[in-house]
Amino acid sequence: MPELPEVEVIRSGLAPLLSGCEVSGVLCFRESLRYPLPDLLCLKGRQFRNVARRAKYLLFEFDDEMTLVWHLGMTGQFHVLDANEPRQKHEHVRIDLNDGRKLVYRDVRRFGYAALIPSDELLLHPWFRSLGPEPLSDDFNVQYLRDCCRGRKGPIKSLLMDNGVVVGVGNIYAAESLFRAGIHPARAAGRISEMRLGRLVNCVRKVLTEAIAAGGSSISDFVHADGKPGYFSHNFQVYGREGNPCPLCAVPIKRMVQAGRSSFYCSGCQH
DNA sequence: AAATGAACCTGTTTGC
DNA sequence: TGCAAACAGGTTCATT
Repeated sequence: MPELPEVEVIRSGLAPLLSGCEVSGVLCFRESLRYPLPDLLCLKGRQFRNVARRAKYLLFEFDDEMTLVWHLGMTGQFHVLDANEPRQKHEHVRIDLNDGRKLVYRDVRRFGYAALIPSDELLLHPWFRSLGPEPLSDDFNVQYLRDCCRGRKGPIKSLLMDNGVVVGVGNIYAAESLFRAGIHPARAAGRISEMRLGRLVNCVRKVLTEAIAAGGSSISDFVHADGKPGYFSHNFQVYGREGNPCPLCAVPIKRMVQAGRSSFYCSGCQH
């Protein structure tokens, strides 16, 4: 489900709902999701200080300098509800707050995963150690991307989705960014001019920023912490639009499979 | 080294 | 109508 914009939208929704709240109890309805769940019972009595984000990870920061790291996989959702709301289908974890609400985690496919890590060790953790820069930071720039692409024969789309290169760009936003930049998803990364890579950097930034502003993309099951959908999917120009006319040149959008994932592109506009 | 495919799960859509 | 195959926002591991 979630790429960087969706995780960011969830983060910004949760932070004001949780900061300052104390955990009064925890219930796990299964022992593991993608990996075994950490011992969440030790959160009891701790206070949420902030909810941050790195890449597609949500970072729940507690007052005792512990961070609960949570990846949503494909279908993970967090909701803050009244404690007496009935348990939903696929609800796996429930964290009770001392003000009569609860933070609930749902995940149909159970690809999500979590860990409890001392805050100062976060960047040393295997999940974080080898991550590339945030796409909206100054570290993601044309010089950097050019160095990443140098000599690479693989397709640019795979490189864009490689978290070691840049984080947060998934299948949807890779397709949309490449379309805006006019670059074919199968083009060898090492054979793109610096000028076009510069355009790509700007397009990635722009697409992600617009998507955050629109509240993310709801395809089937993405919803905010308050249960509302995002609207960026109305702005998709190629993703999921195989056979429809290109918004720029009216040639039908094509679909191809790269590394097991669908890629959507316009053969008229992208080279 | 770098690229592809399978695996992890469940639900929905598509095609015969 | 029914049933099976294909497909879905992500990541990791094994295999070329």
